[in-house]
Amino acid sequence: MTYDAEFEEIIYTALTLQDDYPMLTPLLKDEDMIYPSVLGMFNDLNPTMEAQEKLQEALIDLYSVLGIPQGPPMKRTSESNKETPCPRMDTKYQTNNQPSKGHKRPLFEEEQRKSKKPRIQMDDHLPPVNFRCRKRTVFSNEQTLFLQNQFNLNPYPDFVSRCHIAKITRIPEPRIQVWFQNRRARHLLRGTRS
Amino acid sequence: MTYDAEFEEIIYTALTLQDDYPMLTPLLKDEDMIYPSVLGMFNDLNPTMEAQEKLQEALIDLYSVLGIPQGPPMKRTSESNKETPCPRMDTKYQTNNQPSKGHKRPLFEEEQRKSKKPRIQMDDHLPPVNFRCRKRTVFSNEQTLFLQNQFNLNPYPDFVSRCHIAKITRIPEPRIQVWFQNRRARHLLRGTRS
DNA sequence: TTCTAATTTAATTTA
DNA sequence: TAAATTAAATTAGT
Repeated sequence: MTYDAEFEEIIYTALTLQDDYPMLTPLLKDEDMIYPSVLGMFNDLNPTMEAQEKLQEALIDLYSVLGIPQGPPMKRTSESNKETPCPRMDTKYQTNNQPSKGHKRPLFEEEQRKSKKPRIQMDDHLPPVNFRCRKRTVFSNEQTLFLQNQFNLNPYPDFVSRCHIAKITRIPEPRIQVWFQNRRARHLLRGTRS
Repeated sequence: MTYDAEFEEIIYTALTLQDDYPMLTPLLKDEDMIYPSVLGMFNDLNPTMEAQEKLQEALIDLYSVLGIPQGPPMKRTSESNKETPCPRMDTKYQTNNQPSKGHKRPLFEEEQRKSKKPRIQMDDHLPPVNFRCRKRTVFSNEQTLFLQNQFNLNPYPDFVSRCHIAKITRIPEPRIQVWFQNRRARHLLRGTRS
């Protein structure tokens, strides 16, 4: 694979990452932070110096071409991370009777309601309803079929491979990764039953 | 909780699995196969603090020991909850001209018992032949009332709690879990509409 | 028809 | 990364 192909994937992946990780957007807006933040995902590529320069140029061009609306160049701080639209709910909705060890439920902070109706007591056990972190994406049959074929070829695609799949299917790379995780879990168990 | 009580629950829970995994029945009927394998897991059990956690692990191990003949140890997953394999038909078997969006239910073939027809090559490329599907269980009013009360106390019972409920209601634990899932979904759904 | 048990799957969390 | 579990969406039985 040539570096040009890798650049394309890097660019596409950077774009897809914005959708899933809004906190990355300020990084991508900041020219000084584009390169390290993106290249950090490619540590194992060991690109040459020339490749690194071309990568940086490509990303800066991407930045200008996209015309990302200007804003205060936010630095990566813990403050800015709190602006993520999907903060997890703390443990106040965990049931007190059964402090379930291990897996926490995905609970999201209560959305500001205009309804003044007081909530029923029992509702405190359940997370608020009309706010979801990320809409459940539904893949088309075409996308699923392609993912399935790729899974048959390699159930453990690395980052570059996932970027390749992401580019073809137009699915964000993080969704690709999750899909393969779930597909592996399904495959390992379904294989036991014959 | 004493050892005997824990062991009793383990056995009971295993017995409830008979309904969901008929192939387990001969194993569970053989007490000589249950007791040594389970008792060995409790050699180092501290019944006070870590009792529940280890009980949970022991239950999972019990499923592994008694569970599925051949294949890797059967862990408790959402896959293992399923009564009988009712996998989705693969997309390659969807009608080509009408790629349906959303979930397509598979067309279930007639149950064939003791069929001598050789099984088609696996990997769920072809719809399986030998299964029943959607055996809907009906809960009694007593059972539903108890489940409802438990839901009010804790909408998210963990595995041990579900085993308790299963023991009391005489409902297999996987059905308990599904009931709570659906109950939570109903609860959240109605919260949005009011 | 409504209600609900069952199924599937993307997403999340923990280790 | 596996494993478990969740919500969401759907299918289907009574």
